[in-house]
Amino acid sequence: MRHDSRLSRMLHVLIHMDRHDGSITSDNIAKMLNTNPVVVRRTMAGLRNAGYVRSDKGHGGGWILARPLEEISLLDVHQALGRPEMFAIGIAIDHPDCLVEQSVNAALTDAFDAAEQMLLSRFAEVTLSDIARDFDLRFRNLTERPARTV
Amino acid sequence: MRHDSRLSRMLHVLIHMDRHDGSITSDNIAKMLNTNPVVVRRTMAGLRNAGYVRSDKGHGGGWILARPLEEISLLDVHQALGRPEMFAIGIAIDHPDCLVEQSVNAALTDAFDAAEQMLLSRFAEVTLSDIARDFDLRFRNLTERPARTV
DNA sequence: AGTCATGTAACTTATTCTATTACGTATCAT
DNA sequence: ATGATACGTAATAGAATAAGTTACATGACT
Repeated sequence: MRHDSRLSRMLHVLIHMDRHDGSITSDNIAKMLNTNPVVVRRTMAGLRNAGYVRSDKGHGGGWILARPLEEISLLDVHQALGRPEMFAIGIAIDHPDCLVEQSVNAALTDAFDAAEQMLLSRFAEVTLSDIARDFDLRFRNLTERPARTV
Repeated sequence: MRHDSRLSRMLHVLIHMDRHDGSITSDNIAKMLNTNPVVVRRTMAGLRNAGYVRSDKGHGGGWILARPLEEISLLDVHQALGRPEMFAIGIAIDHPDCLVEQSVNAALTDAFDAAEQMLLSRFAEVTLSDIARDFDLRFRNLTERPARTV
């Protein structure tokens, strides 16, 4: 199955933006993520619409954080990306009238709904500043052998 | 993202097999699931290897339950299918050396691992006989307006 | 005016689940 | 024995979709 990696990538970008003075262009972000600037704009558009980043055109333009990391949770980013489907396992709906299928799907839906609720509430509890703090920790633990921060 | 519907389909089939005298051919199962007999054999192969069903060749052959529904949990079926990936959201690994990426991925992995654990333990608690019981309930509730059981 | 940067539609590519084809093997009925 | 039935499986094709690319428009700064 193909994974949607936008959440991971956007978190990565947002934290880099926080550690960066001024704005960053889509081109630079694209290089950072090994992807294409158009993909960056497309994905960041959701974050902009939700008010977490701002984009400016022209000289000196690019992307800049519109809110502090403390005020952005994983859930916020997930929702800004359009609440993409979380599960790779789905229910079959070939025979919606079949009571066996209904029972099977009810059991599966119950389980997946509960897991999704758990994930979402966990996402709500973690802010980007939490992740940034974890980064600082890792950074301090590796001062003798610096790692890339791209 | 594309959903893996094998779990849902196999549960559906197993319960029908329990309510069916004798064996069922891959052709019949395929019609039941709106799919192809080769797909059925391929998917059921996992269940056979795990000992939940048996397959017989030749006249009168086909598939038959090898164990009672009480002894098959959702987790058993999931594992028999090869423990397919559960989440449609994944982490980016473009820069494994980047500490920011590491922190982001650690946060996401924590959350997804916890959700997966929860799902698996829930799967372990539900047996196919539980689902069959739910089916019986739905069936009784609809005697005045029979529904398809295909 | 010219350059830089985003906005977005349209199209292509890559990946992967599903479906199909083709052929092999085992079993049963006659 | 022999033909029909049914599974086993490799190889290939199809379909859905996330990601990548091209092309062009719009806005902003110098």
